[in-house]
Amino acid sequence: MQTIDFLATIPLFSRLEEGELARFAEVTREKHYPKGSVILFEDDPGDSLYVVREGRVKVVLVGEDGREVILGMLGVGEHFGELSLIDDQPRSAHVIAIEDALLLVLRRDDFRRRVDASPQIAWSLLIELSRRLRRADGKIGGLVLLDVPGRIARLLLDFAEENDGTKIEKPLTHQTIAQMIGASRETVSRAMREFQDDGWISVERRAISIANRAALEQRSQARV
Amino acid sequence: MQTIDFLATIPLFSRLEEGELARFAEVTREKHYPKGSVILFEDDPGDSLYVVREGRVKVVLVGEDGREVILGMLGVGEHFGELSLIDDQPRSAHVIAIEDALLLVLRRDDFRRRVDASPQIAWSLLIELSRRLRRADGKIGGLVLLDVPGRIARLLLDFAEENDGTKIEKPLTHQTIAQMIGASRETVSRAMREFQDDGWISVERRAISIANRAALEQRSQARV
DNA sequence: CCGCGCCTGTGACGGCGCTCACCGACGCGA
DNA sequence: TCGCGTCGGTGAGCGCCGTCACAGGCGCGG
Repeated sequence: MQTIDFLATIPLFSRLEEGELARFAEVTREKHYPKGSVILFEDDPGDSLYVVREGRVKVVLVGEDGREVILGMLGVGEHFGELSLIDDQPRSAHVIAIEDALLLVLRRDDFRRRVDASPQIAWSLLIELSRRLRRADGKIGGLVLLDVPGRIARLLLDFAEENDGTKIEKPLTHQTIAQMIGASRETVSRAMREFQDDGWISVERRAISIANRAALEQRSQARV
Repeated sequence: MQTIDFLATIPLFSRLEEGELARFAEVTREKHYPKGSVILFEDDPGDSLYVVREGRVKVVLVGEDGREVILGMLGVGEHFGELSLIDDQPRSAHVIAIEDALLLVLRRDDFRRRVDASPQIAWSLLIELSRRLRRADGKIGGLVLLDVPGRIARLLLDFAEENDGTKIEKPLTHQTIAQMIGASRETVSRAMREFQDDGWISVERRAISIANRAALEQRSQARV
């Protein structure tokens, strides 16, 4: 697939007309990152926007002791790194490839020129940042108000939402879930077993099905 | 002070030229909210942006059991409610007046027209949302990686930053701190006493001074 | 000037969830 | 085919912190 056709599938760029799109495609470079490599470091000055063309990456904070908090997982078509382009502040987190990844790289000057030239892009960006802000605030609420099973229930419902609402088909280990909701692997393991024993979810190889959505929703809102 | 002069002091609008500013001022209405009143409800459809002209408000999530999580406290010159104007989604949280408040209200259509007409505003908005997103992500990291004293240390340093870096002069009760960092009032009380006994901070009536910034910084990063 | 509400301080107790330790299963590359 | 790394499962112990209970101080309004 040509770069230009790929860009056209991404919400951030999809509203652009042919000409605009072509100009974007021109100033774009491709870069390959093997699984496990660090794409950008927290606190680095940043001057690029990245779009995932192949593979998946994770956005993580790392504590003094090496513990990781996963702020987000991004797949094909999603992008990261805009913040530093917008406000000139250093990177706010690490981004690491969790599979071999091919990324489109866009430099600050090119990006800004394009945004100034096209209000459509500014709106798309505003909408995207709004979405992330809502998610982040929701996550904060979950961390404070819910116990671990509640947070897991919410996470599962969130992911199921991306498909038909009953099935999750991502590679999703207990370890990963734990790092996304701020819990230990063992606690996640025990809670997931509970959910299965209660018939709320069923787990096959590489996929999770929601069997009792109502129960999970209940659990994701209750005060412990 | 005239509305137009007031708007000129706010980052979101300050870059505008005289004419633009005047047009904004024209489509603005003032509204008064007594202490304790709810300005907007979570899940409501929203069609207004608010700017605090007098008083202070808090942005809160409320759990099933009534427990409150404070996402933010906004003072004079700060604004809220943009998200719903940008992405047409319902309000993501409640906003409540914690003092008698006078707010400037701007309706969606007027707001959008002004943004489309002036790329400067779009950039200001992007920068503001970026700032909030960074703060939110930082908060998530803190909730997961730090114990309660660590979260308090970070909060105090954050607030001190807004002044000269050594003094906090807001009305800030233990109860409020607790709701901002996801802890109980009692635990905050005990931790604050520790900080004082160790000579890291000193508390006078309505003000907190940072006496040992290095120690607090250490505490706000350590893994328990 | 008294009473009531809000704030802070402190002890006791219990539970959620983290840590540590160890097992078996699965999948992939040599 | 045989490791070896990653993953899931489970038990034991314990510590942070939430909850409950209560007490004293401060400020404000009647």
